[in-house]
Amino acid sequence: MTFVEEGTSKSPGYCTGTEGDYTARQWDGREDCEVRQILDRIADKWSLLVIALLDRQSLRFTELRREVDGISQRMLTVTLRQLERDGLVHRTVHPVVPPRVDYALTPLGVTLHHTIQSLVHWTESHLDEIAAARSRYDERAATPVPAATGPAG
Amino acid sequence: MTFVEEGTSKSPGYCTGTEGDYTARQWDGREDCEVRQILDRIADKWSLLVIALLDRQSLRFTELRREVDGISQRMLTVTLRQLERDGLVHRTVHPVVPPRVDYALTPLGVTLHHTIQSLVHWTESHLDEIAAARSRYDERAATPVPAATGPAG
DNA sequence: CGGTATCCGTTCTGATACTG
DNA sequence: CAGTATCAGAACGGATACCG
Repeated sequence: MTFVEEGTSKSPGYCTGTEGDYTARQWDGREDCEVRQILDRIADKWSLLVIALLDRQSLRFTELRREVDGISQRMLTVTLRQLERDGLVHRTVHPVVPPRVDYALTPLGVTLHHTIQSLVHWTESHLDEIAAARSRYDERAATPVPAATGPAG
Repeated sequence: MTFVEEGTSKSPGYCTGTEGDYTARQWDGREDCEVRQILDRIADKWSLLVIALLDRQSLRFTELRREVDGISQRMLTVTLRQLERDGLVHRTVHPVVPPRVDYALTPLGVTLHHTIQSLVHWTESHLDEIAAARSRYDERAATPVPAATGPAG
Protein backbone atom coordinates (compact mmCIF):
# COMPACT_ATOMS: atom_id res chain seq x y z
CA MET A 1 0.00 0.00 0.00
CA THR A 2 1.09 3.51 -0.69
CA PHE A 3 -0.92 5.84 1.52
CA VAL A 4 0.58 7.07 4.74
CA GLU A 5 0.05 5.03 7.85
CA GLU A 6 0.82 7.96 10.10
CA GLY A 7 -2.20 10.04 10.89
CA THR A 8 -0.49 12.78 12.80
CA SER A 9 2.74 13.61 11.01
CA LYS A 10 1.09 14.13 7.69
CA SER A 11 2.29 17.62 7.12
CA PRO A 12 4.66 19.97 8.95
CA GLY A 13 3.37 23.09 10.57
CA TYR A 14 0.12 21.56 11.72
CA CYS A 15 0.89 21.00 15.34
CA THR A 16 3.60 23.51 16.02
CA GLY A 17 3.76 24.37 19.69
CA THR A 18 1.21 27.11 20.02
CA GLU A 19 0.32 27.01 23.66
CA GLY A 20 -0.66 29.56 26.28
CA ASP A 21 -1.15 32.64 24.18
CA TYR A 22 -4.71 32.65 22.89
CA THR A 23 -7.60 33.38 25.17
CA ALA A 24 -11.05 33.19 23.64
CA ARG A 25 -10.73 30.05 21.56
CA GLN A 26 -13.15 27.17 21.43
CA TRP A 27 -10.56 24.68 20.30
CA ASP A 28 -7.49 23.79 22.10
CA GLY A 29 -4.27 24.38 20.24
CA ARG A 30 -2.91 20.89 20.71
CA GLU A 31 -6.23 19.29 19.97
CA ASP A 32 -7.03 21.59 17.15
CA CYS A 33 -4.60 20.04 14.71
CA GLU A 34 -6.13 16.64 15.33
CA VAL A 35 -9.66 17.91 14.94
CA ARG A 36 -8.73 19.62 11.74
CA GLN A 37 -7.10 16.49 10.47
CA ILE A 38 -10.12 14.30 11.17
CA LEU A 39 -12.47 16.94 9.89
CA ASP A 40 -10.51 17.32 6.72
CA ARG A 41 -10.83 13.62 6.13
CA ILE A 42 -14.50 13.13 6.84
CA ALA A 43 -15.40 16.32 5.00
CA ASP A 44 -13.58 14.98 2.00
CA LYS A 45 -15.47 15.16 -1.26
CA TRP A 46 -15.84 11.42 -1.58
CA SER A 47 -15.92 10.36 2.06
CA LEU A 48 -18.99 12.44 2.67
CA LEU A 49 -20.78 10.92 -0.28
CA VAL A 50 -19.79 7.38 0.59
CA ILE A 51 -21.00 7.77 4.17
CA ALA A 52 -24.26 9.22 2.94
CA LEU A 53 -24.74 6.33 0.53
CA LEU A 54 -23.99 3.73 3.16
CA ASP A 55 -26.74 4.96 5.44
CA ARG A 56 -29.06 2.11 6.35
CA GLN A 57 -27.69 -0.12 3.63
CA SER A 58 -24.71 -2.21 2.72
CA LEU A 59 -23.19 -1.76 -0.71
CA ARG A 60 -20.68 -3.58 -2.85
CA PHE A 61 -17.63 -1.95 -4.33
CA THR A 62 -19.13 -1.74 -7.78
CA GLU A 63 -22.44 -0.51 -6.46
CA LEU A 64 -20.72 2.31 -4.64
CA ARG A 65 -18.80 3.10 -7.77
CA ARG A 66 -22.00 3.25 -9.76
CA GLU A 67 -23.70 5.49 -7.25
CA VAL A 68 -20.87 7.94 -6.80
CA ASP A 69 -20.36 7.68 -10.52
CA GLY A 70 -17.83 10.47 -10.92
CA ILE A 71 -15.31 8.72 -8.71
CA SER A 72 -12.43 6.72 -10.08
CA GLN A 73 -11.68 3.22 -8.91
CA ARG A 74 -8.53 4.44 -7.24
CA MET A 75 -10.23 7.17 -5.24
CA LEU A 76 -13.02 4.88 -4.16
CA THR A 77 -10.48 2.38 -2.89
CA VAL A 78 -8.47 5.04 -1.11
CA THR A 79 -11.56 6.63 0.41
CA LEU A 80 -12.89 3.28 1.58
CA ARG A 81 -9.55 2.42 3.11
CA GLN A 82 -9.38 5.67 5.04
CA LEU A 83 -12.92 5.26 6.26
CA GLU A 84 -12.20 1.70 7.27
CA ARG A 85 -9.03 2.74 9.04
CA ASP A 86 -10.89 5.41 10.97
CA GLY A 87 -13.42 2.81 12.06
CA LEU A 88 -16.28 4.44 10.20
CA VAL A 89 -17.05 1.70 7.70
CA HIS A 90 -16.77 -2.05 7.93
CA ARG A 91 -15.44 -4.19 5.12
CA THR A 92 -16.75 -7.72 4.60
CA VAL A 93 -15.05 -10.04 2.16
CA HIS A 94 -17.05 -12.98 0.86
CA PRO A 95 -14.75 -15.82 -0.28
CA VAL A 96 -16.65 -16.64 -3.43
CA VAL A 97 -15.41 -17.25 -6.93
CA PRO A 98 -16.45 -13.88 -8.26
CA PRO A 99 -15.06 -11.82 -5.37
CA ARG A 100 -17.71 -10.02 -3.40
CA VAL A 101 -16.96 -7.28 -0.89
CA ASP A 102 -19.59 -5.43 1.08
CA TYR A 103 -19.18 -2.10 2.81
CA ALA A 104 -21.35 -0.90 5.66
CA LEU A 105 -21.33 1.85 8.23
CA THR A 106 -20.08 0.98 11.70
CA PRO A 107 -21.99 2.30 14.75
CA LEU A 108 -19.42 5.08 14.91
CA GLY A 109 -20.01 5.81 11.26
CA VAL A 110 -23.74 6.03 11.86
CA THR A 111 -23.28 8.69 14.53
CA LEU A 112 -21.09 10.64 12.14
CA HIS A 113 -23.72 10.34 9.48
CA HIS A 114 -26.23 12.09 11.70
CA THR A 115 -23.80 14.92 12.30
CA ILE A 116 -22.78 15.51 8.73
CA GLN A 117 -26.42 15.46 7.74
CA SER A 118 -26.79 18.61 9.85
CA LEU A 119 -24.01 20.25 7.93
CA VAL A 120 -25.45 19.09 4.64
CA HIS A 121 -28.83 20.37 5.70
CA TRP A 122 -27.35 23.77 6.49
CA THR A 123 -25.64 23.86 3.13
CA GLU A 124 -28.79 22.91 1.28
CA SER A 125 -30.76 25.49 3.20
CA HIS A 126 -28.37 28.28 2.37
CA LEU A 127 -27.42 27.47 -1.20
CA ASP A 128 -29.38 30.45 -2.43
CA GLU A 129 -27.90 32.86 0.09
CA ILE A 130 -24.39 31.77 -0.78
CA ALA A 131 -25.10 32.00 -4.48
CA ALA A 132 -26.51 35.48 -3.96
CA ALA A 133 -23.51 36.53 -1.91
CA ARG A 134 -21.22 35.25 -4.62
CA SER A 135 -23.10 37.20 -7.26
CA ARG A 136 -22.85 40.34 -5.18
CA TYR A 137 -19.16 39.83 -4.61
CA ASP A 138 -18.63 39.14 -8.25
CA GLU A 139 -20.36 42.37 -9.16
CA ARG A 140 -18.37 44.36 -6.67
CA ALA A 141 -15.21 42.80 -8.02
CA ALA A 142 -16.16 44.21 -11.42
CA THR A 143 -16.35 47.67 -9.83
CA PRO A 144 -12.76 48.85 -9.27
CA VAL A 145 -13.89 52.44 -8.55
CA PRO A 146 -17.01 52.59 -6.36
CA ALA A 147 -16.90 56.41 -6.67
CA ALA A 148 -16.88 57.58 -3.06
CA THR A 149 -20.17 59.31 -2.25
CA GLY A 150 -18.92 60.84 1.00
CA PRO A 151 -18.73 64.61 1.70
CA ALA A 152 -16.02 65.73 -0.68
CA GLY A 153 -13.81 68.60 0.42
CA MET B 1 -6.87 38.74 -8.64
CA THR B 2 -6.01 35.21 -9.54
CA PHE B 3 -8.51 32.89 -7.96
CA VAL B 4 -11.44 31.67 -9.98
CA GLU B 5 -14.61 33.67 -10.01
CA GLU B 6 -16.66 30.75 -11.19
CA GLY B 7 -17.93 28.61 -8.41
CA THR B 8 -19.51 25.89 -10.46
CA SER B 9 -17.17 25.11 -13.33
CA LYS B 10 -14.21 24.55 -11.08
CA SER B 11 -13.43 21.06 -12.16
CA PRO B 12 -14.83 18.66 -14.75
CA GLY B 13 -16.65 15.55 -13.71
CA TYR B 14 -18.39 17.13 -10.73
CA CYS B 15 -21.82 17.63 -12.16
CA THR B 16 -21.95 15.06 -14.91
CA GLY B 17 -25.49 14.15 -15.78
CA THR B 18 -26.32 11.49 -13.25
CA GLU B 19 -30.07 11.57 -13.11
CA GLY B 20 -32.83 9.05 -12.57
CA ASP B 21 -30.89 5.93 -11.69
CA TYR B 22 -30.32 5.88 -7.94
CA THR B 23 -33.12 5.19 -5.55
CA ALA B 24 -32.33 5.47 -1.86
CA ARG B 25 -30.19 8.60 -1.79
CA GLN B 26 -30.54 11.50 0.56
CA TRP B 27 -28.92 13.98 -1.75
CA ASP B 28 -30.13 14.89 -5.12
CA GLY B 29 -27.74 14.27 -7.95
CA ARG B 30 -27.92 17.75 -9.43
CA GLU B 31 -27.82 19.39 -6.05
CA ASP B 32 -25.19 17.10 -4.72
CA CYS B 33 -22.34 18.63 -6.66
CA GLU B 34 -23.22 22.06 -5.30
CA VAL B 35 -23.51 20.81 -1.78
CA ARG B 36 -20.21 19.06 -2.09
CA GLN B 37 -18.62 22.16 -3.47
CA ILE B 38 -19.83 24.38 -0.63
CA LEU B 39 -19.07 21.73 1.91
CA ASP B 40 -15.60 21.30 0.57
CA ARG B 41 -15.01 24.99 1.00
CA ILE B 42 -16.39 25.51 4.48
CA ALA B 43 -14.82 22.31 5.71
CA ASP B 44 -11.50 23.57 4.49
CA LYS B 45 -8.65 23.35 6.95
CA TRP B 46 -8.32 27.07 7.36
CA SER B 47 -11.91 28.19 6.75
CA LEU B 48 -13.12 26.16 9.67
CA LEU B 49 -10.53 27.63 11.96
CA VAL B 50 -11.13 31.18 10.84
CA ILE B 51 -14.87 30.87 11.36
CA ALA B 52 -14.29 29.40 14.80
CA LEU B 53 -11.96 32.24 15.70
CA LEU B 54 -14.35 34.90 14.48
CA ASP B 55 -17.11 33.71 16.77
CA ARG B 56 -18.39 36.61 18.90
CA GLN B 57 -15.42 38.78 18.05
CA SER B 58 -13.90 40.83 15.28
CA LEU B 59 -10.28 40.29 14.41
CA ARG B 60 -7.66 42.07 12.34
CA PHE B 61 -5.67 40.38 9.63
CA THR B 62 -2.57 40.12 11.76
CA GLU B 63 -4.53 38.93 14.76
CA LEU B 64 -6.04 36.14 12.73
CA ARG B 65 -2.62 35.26 11.44
CA ARG B 66 -1.28 35.11 14.96
CA GLU B 67 -4.11 32.91 16.15
CA VAL B 68 -4.07 30.46 13.30
CA ASP B 69 -0.34 30.65 13.46
CA GLY B 70 0.47 27.83 11.08
CA ILE B 71 -1.18 29.62 8.18
CA SER B 72 0.75 31.58 5.61
CA GLN B 73 -0.17 35.10 4.66
CA ARG B 74 -1.23 33.92 1.27
CA MET B 75 -3.58 31.23 2.54
CA LEU B 76 -5.12 33.53 5.07
CA THR B 77 -5.85 36.05 2.34
CA VAL B 78 -7.27 33.41 0.04
CA THR B 79 -9.38 31.87 2.80
CA LEU B 80 -10.71 35.25 3.88
CA ARG B 81 -11.59 36.13 0.29
CA GLN B 82 -13.52 32.92 -0.22
CA LEU B 83 -15.36 33.36 3.04
CA GLU B 84 -16.16 36.94 2.14
CA ARG B 85 -17.34 35.91 -1.29
CA ASP B 86 -19.63 33.30 0.18
CA GLY B 87 -21.11 35.94 2.47
CA LEU B 88 -19.84 34.28 5.62
CA VAL B 89 -17.48 36.97 6.84
CA HIS B 90 -17.58 40.74 6.53
CA ARG B 91 -14.52 42.80 5.73
CA THR B 92 -14.20 46.33 7.13
CA VAL B 93 -11.43 48.59 5.89
CA HIS B 94 -10.44 51.51 8.11
CA PRO B 95 -8.84 54.29 6.03
CA VAL B 96 -6.07 55.06 8.48
CA VAL B 97 -2.38 55.56 7.90
CA PRO B 98 -1.34 52.17 9.16
CA PRO B 99 -3.96 50.18 7.27
CA ARG B 100 -6.45 48.45 9.53
CA VAL B 101 -8.84 45.76 8.32
CA ASP B 102 -11.29 43.97 10.55
CA TYR B 103 -12.97 40.68 9.82
CA ALA B 104 -16.21 39.55 11.43
CA LEU B 105 -18.80 36.85 10.93
CA THR B 106 -21.97 37.78 9.07
CA PRO B 107 -25.34 36.55 10.37
CA LEU B 108 -25.07 33.75 7.83
CA GLY B 109 -21.61 32.96 9.10
CA VAL B 110 -22.91 32.79 12.64
CA THR B 111 -25.47 30.16 11.70
CA LEU B 112 -22.77 28.16 10.00
CA HIS B 113 -20.65 28.44 13.08
CA HIS B 114 -23.31 26.73 15.14
CA THR B 115 -23.48 23.90 12.66
CA ILE B 116 -19.80 23.28 12.32
CA GLN B 117 -19.50 23.35 16.07
CA SER B 118 -21.64 20.21 16.06
CA LEU B 119 -19.25 18.54 13.68
CA VAL B 120 -16.28 19.71 15.70
CA HIS B 121 -17.95 18.47 18.83
CA TRP B 122 -18.47 15.05 17.27
CA THR B 123 -14.86 14.91 16.20
CA GLU B 124 -13.61 15.91 19.63
CA SER B 125 -15.88 13.37 21.26
CA HIS B 126 -14.62 10.55 19.09
CA LEU B 127 -10.95 11.34 18.78
CA ASP B 128 -10.10 8.39 20.99
CA GLU B 129 -12.32 5.97 19.12
CA ILE B 130 -10.81 7.00 15.81
CA ALA B 131 -7.30 6.79 17.18
CA ALA B 132 -8.07 3.32 18.53
CA ALA B 133 -9.54 2.23 15.22
CA ARG B 134 -6.45 3.48 13.46
CA SER B 135 -4.20 1.56 15.80
CA ARG B 136 -6.19 -1.57 15.21
CA TYR B 137 -6.08 -1.11 11.47
CA ASP B 138 -2.40 -0.40 11.59
CA GLU B 139 -1.80 -3.58 13.52
CA ARG B 140 -3.83 -5.63 11.10
CA ALA B 141 -1.93 -4.05 8.25
CA ALA B 142 1.27 -5.36 9.83
CA THR B 143 -0.19 -8.86 9.71
CA PRO B 144 0.00 -10.01 6.09
CA VAL B 145 -0.80 -13.62 7.08
CA PRO B 146 -3.46 -13.77 9.81
CA ALA B 147 -2.97 -17.56 9.91
CA ALA B 148 -6.50 -18.78 9.24
CA THR B 149 -7.84 -20.47 12.35
CA GLY B 150 -10.69 -22.16 10.50
CA PRO B 151 -11.02 -25.93 10.05
CA ALA B 152 -7.96 -26.79 8.01
CA GLY B 153 -8.49 -29.66 5.67
C1' DC C 1 -15.26 -8.56 -9.39
C1' DG C 2 -12.17 -6.10 -6.48
C1' DG C 3 -7.94 -4.35 -5.93
C1' DT C 4 -2.89 -2.72 -6.41
C1' DA C 5 1.10 -0.24 -8.52
C1' DT C 6 2.73 3.27 -11.59
C1' DC C 7 2.79 7.27 -14.47
C1' DC C 8 1.54 11.92 -15.15
C1' DG C 9 -1.10 16.27 -15.23
C1' DT C 10 -3.61 19.51 -12.09
C1' DT C 11 -4.25 21.77 -7.85
C1' DC C 12 -2.82 23.37 -3.51
C1' DT C 13 0.32 25.54 -0.49
C1' DG C 14 4.27 27.97 1.36
C1' DA C 15 8.28 31.01 0.71
C1' DT C 16 9.83 35.08 -1.25
C1' DA C 17 9.78 39.65 -3.08
C1' DC C 18 7.38 43.87 -3.87
C1' DT C 19 3.59 47.64 -3.21
C1' DG C 20 0.50 51.21 -0.99
C1' DC D 1 -0.24 46.73 8.47
C1' DA D 2 -2.45 44.47 4.69
C1' DG D 3 -2.16 42.87 0.80
C1' DT D 4 -0.55 41.17 -4.32
C1' DA D 5 2.31 38.51 -7.74
C1' DT D 6 5.29 34.88 -8.88
C1' DC D 7 7.62 30.56 -8.39
C1' DA D 8 8.76 25.84 -6.81
C1' DG D 9 7.65 21.81 -4.29
C1' DA D 10 4.17 18.69 -2.33
C1' DA D 11 -0.11 16.54 -2.41
C1' DC D 12 -4.18 15.19 -4.95
C1' DG D 13 -6.57 12.80 -8.45
C1' DG D 14 -7.28 10.25 -12.83
C1' DA D 15 -5.89 6.89 -16.51
C1' DT D 16 -3.70 2.81 -17.40
C1' DA D 17 -1.89 -1.79 -16.84
C1' DC D 18 -1.74 -5.86 -14.32
C1' DC D 19 -3.01 -9.41 -10.57
C1' DG D 20 -5.90 -12.85 -7.57
